[in-house]
Amino acid sequence: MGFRERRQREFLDRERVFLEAARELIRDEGLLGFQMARLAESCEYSVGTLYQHFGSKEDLLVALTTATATEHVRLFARVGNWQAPSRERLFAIAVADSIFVQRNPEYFRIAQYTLCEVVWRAASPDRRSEFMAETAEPIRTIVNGIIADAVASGDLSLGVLTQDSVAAGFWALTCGVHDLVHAEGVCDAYQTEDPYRLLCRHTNLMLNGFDWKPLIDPHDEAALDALIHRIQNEVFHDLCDHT
Amino acid sequence: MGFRERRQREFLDRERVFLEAARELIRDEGLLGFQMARLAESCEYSVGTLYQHFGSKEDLLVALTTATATEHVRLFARVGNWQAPSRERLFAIAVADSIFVQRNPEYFRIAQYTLCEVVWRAASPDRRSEFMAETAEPIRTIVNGIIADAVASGDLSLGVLTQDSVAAGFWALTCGVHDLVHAEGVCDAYQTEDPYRLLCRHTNLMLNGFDWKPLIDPHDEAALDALIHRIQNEVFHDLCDHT
DNA sequence: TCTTTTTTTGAATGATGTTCAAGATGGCGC
DNA sequence: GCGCCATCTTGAACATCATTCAAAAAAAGA
Repeated sequence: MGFRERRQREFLDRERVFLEAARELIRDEGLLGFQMARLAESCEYSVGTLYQHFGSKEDLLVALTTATATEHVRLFARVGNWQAPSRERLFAIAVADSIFVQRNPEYFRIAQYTLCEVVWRAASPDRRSEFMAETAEPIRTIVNGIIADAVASGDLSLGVLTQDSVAAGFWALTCGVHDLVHAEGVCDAYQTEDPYRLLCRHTNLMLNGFDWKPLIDPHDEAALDALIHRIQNEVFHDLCDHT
Repeated sequence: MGFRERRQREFLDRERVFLEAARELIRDEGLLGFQMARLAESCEYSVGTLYQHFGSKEDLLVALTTATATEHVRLFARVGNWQAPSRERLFAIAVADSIFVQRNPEYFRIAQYTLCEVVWRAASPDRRSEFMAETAEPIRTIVNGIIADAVASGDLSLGVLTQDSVAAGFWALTCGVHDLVHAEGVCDAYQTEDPYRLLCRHTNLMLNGFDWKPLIDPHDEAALDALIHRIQNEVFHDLCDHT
């Protein structure tokens, strides 16, 4: 008799309900005013039930970050499966990132907070491992795969670098751009152009820096646009406006 | 009679005492357990007096971040005044960053938290403006100055880019590396080598990507070491071990 | 239908950030 | 010196939430 399994399923469903409601509450009222009691009330459950799922508020935030990041990973996975020259595929990672951010404008705000020592340390080890297993590891696998292909096909020569350190460079650039976007007021001066176009542009420049073939002309805006559009059409067809 | 000024001076002194004590408390017991009452007690003042200086805990954290960042800016200012080819000077910014981090290992942990929406928004507008005026603006001025020199001397051609967008690229890379370092556990895989060496290496690669003359061979480790050492000796002589 | 187990509940608890009325201090005129 | 006034300091009281847990409700099993 599967009543135990049904229970389990219902429990997981309710967890998803809580997370979805949390996302909405945070979107509408900000992370600053987010309260556990309010979340429980909005779902018509008691706080006790909420705490059945999440050991603490920090735990919930890590879980929410993980859940959202899953979509992020799915976009990256498309790029991982895309048949194209290695350089275009790594570039497509930056495009995937831009698309993800446009669809989840709140994500990095929450993630930035969640990944701070203060919150991260206060979450349970289980939630933290879950985050790493479902997010950091898959992304690393995908990106390293592209780098490995590039090396195998002769597009890239690692020299003294490792796959991970090349990946870390692109990862850092991407994170930094997200910081830039969300460091509200701190860096308005840098926000003269669309920051995610800046990410694409700089990813391309960095690819040139790695001498990743085929090299491109960094000043050719039309080519950059064309490449971005092509990737949007070929890989993220269903997620982008048909412009 | 300057008794009013003396008061003012004493008030500012006490503020510095609070900030220094806060830094120590956070270093010793972590940001997680940092409490206003404890800070007041450790300075032998009442909480009320502490609140005379800082409107809220968040306010204090922003002030602490600003105070520490001042040293950061001073290191950058040395680079700004250093007489050297433009490319070496921009590279030296990355070196300055590494040195700063080694001397202030806690800084980015605190800054990452402080610059999150949740904390940043809760701080007073005055403290926020102070941060920008004493940190973001000076850094921007220094870096843009180097970029302007590079353009003037023909080492760099901006093309479609602006000074700010070039600066943003290096800024993002740097921030991203700090994230990488502090995303404890999240990205252990990337931490196979000293992350600040990685920052230097990738800054160099990005300089190549910008076609910033003179180009260097990215695989020449000895040259990279030599350059880092030279900058340490010429610019940060007093802050580095004489190795 | 009754008993046992599991789940849910929400008032009570506890930890902290913040306030503010009362008290202490110190300059200043006499 | 002395008392008056403005200013500063104090810390107990307050407010806000996160979290707990004993009791109630619901569900499963006999």
